[in-house]
Amino acid sequence: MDRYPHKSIEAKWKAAWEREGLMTVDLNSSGEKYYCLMMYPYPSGDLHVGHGRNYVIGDALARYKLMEGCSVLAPMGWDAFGLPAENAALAYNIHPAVWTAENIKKMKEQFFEWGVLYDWDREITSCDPMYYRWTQWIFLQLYKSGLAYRKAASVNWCPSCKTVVANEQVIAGACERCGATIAERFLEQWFFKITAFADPLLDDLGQLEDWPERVIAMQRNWIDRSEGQEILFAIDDINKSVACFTTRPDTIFGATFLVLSLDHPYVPQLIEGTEMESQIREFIEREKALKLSGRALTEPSKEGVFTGRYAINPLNEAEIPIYIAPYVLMEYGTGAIMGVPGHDQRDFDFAKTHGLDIREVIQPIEGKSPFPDAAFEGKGIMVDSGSYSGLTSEEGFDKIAEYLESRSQGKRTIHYRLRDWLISRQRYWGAPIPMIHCGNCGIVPVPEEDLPVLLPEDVDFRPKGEGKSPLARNEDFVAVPCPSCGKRAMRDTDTMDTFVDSSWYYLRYLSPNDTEKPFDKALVDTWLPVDQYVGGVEHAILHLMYSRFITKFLQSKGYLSFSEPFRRLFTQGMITKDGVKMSKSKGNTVSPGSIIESMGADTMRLYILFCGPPERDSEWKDDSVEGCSRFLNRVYRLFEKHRDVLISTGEETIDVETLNDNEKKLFRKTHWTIVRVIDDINDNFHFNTAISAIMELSNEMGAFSDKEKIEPGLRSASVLLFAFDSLVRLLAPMTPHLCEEFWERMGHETSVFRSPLPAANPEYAKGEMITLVIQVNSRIRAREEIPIDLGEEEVRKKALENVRIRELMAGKEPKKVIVVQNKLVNIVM
RNA sequence: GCGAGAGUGGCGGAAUUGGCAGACGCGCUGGAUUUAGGAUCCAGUGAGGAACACUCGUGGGGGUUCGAAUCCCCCCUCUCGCACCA
Repeated sequence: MDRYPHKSIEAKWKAAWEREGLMTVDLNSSGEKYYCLMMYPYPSGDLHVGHGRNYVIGDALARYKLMEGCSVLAPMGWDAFGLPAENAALAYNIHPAVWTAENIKKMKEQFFEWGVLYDWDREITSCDPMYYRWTQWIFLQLYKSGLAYRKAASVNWCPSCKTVVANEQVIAGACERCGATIAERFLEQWFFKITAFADPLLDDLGQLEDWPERVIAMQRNWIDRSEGQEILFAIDDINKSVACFTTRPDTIFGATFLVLSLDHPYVPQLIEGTEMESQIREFIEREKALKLSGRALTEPSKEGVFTGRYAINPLNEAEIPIYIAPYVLMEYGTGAIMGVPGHDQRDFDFAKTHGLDIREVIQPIEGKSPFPDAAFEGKGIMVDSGSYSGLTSEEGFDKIAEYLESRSQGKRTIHYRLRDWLISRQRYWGAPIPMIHCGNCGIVPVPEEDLPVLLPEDVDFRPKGEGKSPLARNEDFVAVPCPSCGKRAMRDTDTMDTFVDSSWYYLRYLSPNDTEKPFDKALVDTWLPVDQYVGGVEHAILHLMYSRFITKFLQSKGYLSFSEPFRRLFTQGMITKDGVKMSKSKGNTVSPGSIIESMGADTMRLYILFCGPPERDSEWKDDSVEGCSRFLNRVYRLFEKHRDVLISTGEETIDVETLNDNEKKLFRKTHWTIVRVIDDINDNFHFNTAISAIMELSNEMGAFSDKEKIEPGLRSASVLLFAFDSLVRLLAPMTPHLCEEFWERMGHETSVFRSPLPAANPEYAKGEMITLVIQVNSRIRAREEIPIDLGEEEVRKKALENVRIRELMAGKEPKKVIVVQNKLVNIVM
């Protein structure tokens, strides 16, 4: 048997949808609004089937929502700035803008091939001045609010990409993008003060009920709020006090030493003139070098050096030695800690290494303390703590805070792991930072009316690695009159992290061509938050945190009326091949082209949706793709066989009472399938089980077709038509071309996507007989067909009367009989 | 180490208010049709077993229950994220 003519069918409908503008939304329509957003991709060129999953899920969802009657907004755009364009440009001697444009063209063609539809009237491209003009505008708003600031900071420098990267882009000491070991550099950089929103970013996670638990957990861990106290320890020798942050002030009587980080500002003064000065300096230099090499990031070390100085514990006036050690980080808290070896394992290890005093000042309320073999890190009862002994950790926390605050020796504070977002990049292919450095006036923002600051096209963008952007070598770009005093000044030559571009793009889709403002408040307030956001979990922290931050910022300035951009988030799993992620470098990619050529885009889509639950990783199997193709061909043959009766008149009604057994069976199966499919899709997009339900229906139809005589005018024809009509509509979001073709051949003049989903009567879905399972002592001993919803007494009677069961009971009385309606009877002997 | 998720046939995976384990698909076995088929159709397919009897079976070990893939406790393995965060 030949395969159905997928090529002609698919070409026909792709063209028809484009002509009709199926996904073109009317923003003012009255229907229920549904903003269905895919994470916009980096235009890297060819997409393999692994990439396809995201778009196929999104497209099936958008089409499904259309059929639900929603006004669906499904836009697409391009995250088009970024390093790969520069790398490709260097490799192939082609301008990044040209390379990017070519890739965008290729990818649009691929979407078209897959039958993945978007409202292309709303297309946006982040490297388009029309777009990045407003990215720069957002920068200026942040600057005006004091939330974009410049700081000389120790930053993460990627020696391979020759740029600074954000903390979030450093994975275990390596560059997220290229894997090179990150080095530390001290440079002037622009930061966004995301920490100003730390609490709302944390607290509002609670509102995001439809986000995957793990994404919420990752964000929570990333922000990591710690409540504690900053306690001042006096250092008499230098007449200063050093602040130590701790979450456990209740352990302060166990503080037997104090540790400063290598970069702590007091270090030079502390060691100056001491006999160990040169030794200590050497130690610090050595440890810093180790840190740069990345070693310290993988091997926790308890190295440290005694300064010869002492600090005073403000609670018990004890003199405790001051150490300098790399395990205390300057970037967190105050860069100094009180060492409590009895109750912090790291301090314990440090004390053991250096022979320091270890004291027990907290005992567990229940259970046994690991002390003195290890630190007891739990809370409990304070002991050996002067007048505080006997208090719980919680009581001690408050009492000590009150005492210290009354003497100005400490205060309650909150610290976060979250750091400010470093957004400067010393790269060419990004949105220029709209700031000007004037010798007279200092740093001056570019006036809003002068935006965009255009990225010059003619630039030698080969990175030289001197820590400056390629733009710095372009005299025409750099030289600019100061907007404030008019004197000769210099443009900032860094560009923005591409995550700035993507932190607001979902707002721009509503008015992509607006030249007056970045987005239209009325429209975004109507259409946002995004109803469903779909993308990869790799953006769980970076993109999603930044977008939430920018949304909260814009809301705080009155530009938006909502505080969270994405109501629901769905993160699809990867498609793996041979157990690993598909990637060009591993050579295990599957190209959609040949599948579409031989079996059609519908088959590819069907398999992508069928291969497993969409939130989990799924393995690609070529053989199983074949199975999906077979299924579609079976449906097609069934249609061909009965096409004379599969014409909708719009008048069909079916009276269940008049149906014969086969007809009833198919009729009920159809209702059951409708319920199943709609439930499965609504339940976290479980297209895989929805499709298997549709396959069951198709099997049932095949059996029906073999058993019953089906001719025009017969009841059997109406039942089959009802089944087929339902199947076509349920399957349409997944295999749109073929279903659209069926729909037309069934006599419809408008698109199947303009017609509603089939409606089920749950009563009919139930069936009238069930198989009762009869157990004796929890083992299945018999089955019996009985009418559904039979009363408990009757069910019990049926079970006990069963021949096989009576045999097994051998005339004895059961101890107990458990009846579960419509399921089973368990006879306990 | 901390956090999240997962572990079910030869394979992808179904089944979760506790109630027929293995839906659906792949693969495999047998058959039909066919010049032929890697097309199509039918039947079978967790293991043991002659069996439609029966026994065993959802990573391992305990427990709760008439009944556990599902709930509780302990352990093992894998994936992902974070990782000297005071």
